[in-house]
Amino acid sequence: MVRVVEPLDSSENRVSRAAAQRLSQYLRAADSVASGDGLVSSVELADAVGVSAAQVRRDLASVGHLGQRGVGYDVASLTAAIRRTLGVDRRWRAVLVGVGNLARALVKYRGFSAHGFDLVGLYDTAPRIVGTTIGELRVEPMSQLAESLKRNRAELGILTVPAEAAQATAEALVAAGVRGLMNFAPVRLRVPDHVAVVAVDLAIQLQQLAYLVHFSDESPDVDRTRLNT
Amino acid sequence: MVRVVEPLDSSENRVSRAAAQRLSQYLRAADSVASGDGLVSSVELADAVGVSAAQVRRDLASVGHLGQRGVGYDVASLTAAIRRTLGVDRRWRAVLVGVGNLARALVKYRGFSAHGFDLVGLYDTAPRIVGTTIGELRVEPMSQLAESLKRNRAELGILTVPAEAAQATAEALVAAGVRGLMNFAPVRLRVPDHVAVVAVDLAIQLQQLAYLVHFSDESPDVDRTRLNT
DNA sequence: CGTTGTGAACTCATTCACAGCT
DNA sequence: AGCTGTGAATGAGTTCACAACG
Repeated sequence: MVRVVEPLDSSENRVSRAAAQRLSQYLRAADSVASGDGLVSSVELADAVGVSAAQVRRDLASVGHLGQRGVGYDVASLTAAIRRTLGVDRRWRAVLVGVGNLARALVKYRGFSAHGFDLVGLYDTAPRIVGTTIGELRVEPMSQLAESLKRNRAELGILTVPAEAAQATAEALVAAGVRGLMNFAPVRLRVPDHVAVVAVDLAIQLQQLAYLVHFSDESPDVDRTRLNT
Repeated sequence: MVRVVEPLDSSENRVSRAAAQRLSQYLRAADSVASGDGLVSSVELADAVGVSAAQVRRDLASVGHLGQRGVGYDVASLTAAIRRTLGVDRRWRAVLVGVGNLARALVKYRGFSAHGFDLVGLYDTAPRIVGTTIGELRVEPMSQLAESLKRNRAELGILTVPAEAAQATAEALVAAGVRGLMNFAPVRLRVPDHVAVVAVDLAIQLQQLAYLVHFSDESPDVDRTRLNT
């Protein structure tokens, strides 16, 4: 298991958003699918994730040449390469704004830190909520955001505020230097180009589900069993 | 259950998953964007949602011819048509299995019923949880699922169980007659073709965010500001 | 052999650009 | 004049199929 040279992997490779999602899925699947010898084939990954084997090979080839023809992919180096490509070969610091029910669930979500994300700050405007403690964190007032965010050097923001407050909150976070937002509010955020947004919109997902079911009625051939978004 | 006449809208139109998501977004945008006279143009919708105007026209044309050339789209009939296409021109009944923190947040989520989805049952296996009341619902034991689900005629299932339990739970729901699943557990569910699955996978979304930020560094041209997906 | 990596073909989605209505 | 609907052009993403290689 000679992590060979793999030196200056010059080509930090950009892939499409959809491809990045598939990479995440391969990452998760690789561990559990690995046959005893620490190897996986494109076929195994393919049906763990629900895509074609050709798709898997194409995706993995784009990440770097890490398969052995006739053999398969070494799980350890494969996952390392995917992590590097996705930018999850490090930890990320995030703050969360809007401490409602959803926020409380997120704070307690273990997978969060298990995947390399550390929640380092909670903020809210409501006086009843500010000062309370959730998990290990004390909720701070929004007024402290800028200063506090400087201190804890978070680069990501999680928005669990009501729709009406979302845009303003996003702007505050961006002004405070955040570079990416995960938005749970049902609105489209307008942010500068250098800020990334991932939206998790439950209402839209519900409608999507209704749509799929609605049609699996009328004609039994809509595809099923895929991820999100 | 005679889905009424529905005059001659012969073409119950099937669209791609991505297109369906955009339709949801137009639906949401239409209300707020409507100029006083109850009309919207493709351009207005386009920049409310963040897609091109041509895209909007293409999408809306596929739903039915409901624009007036030279005028725009009538918000009322537009939203009605989109709702019909998405299958959200009716209410849907859903049960939820796995009453943890996330479930509690979902139960209290108002948008749920506001969008036409009624939560009609909660189930869990843990004796400490069974029998407690959340919102207006009493948590029932999994053992009752089949019978209880028959009674309350739910057609959708929401999975907020731990990853290990997800597949088995999905199977129980499917066996009990559910036709669509919203899966919050970080695993791919294997279900029969006639059952639709929408996955909401936070870990993958987080990695997506990391990826986008990671690269907005290295080259400032990755697209941002889109939904999910 | 078995399995990857990849040109070439193909399919699906998006944009262009303009004819067609109002 | 303004804005939609849509053929045609383009582009992105996926699958085919096979050469390359351990």
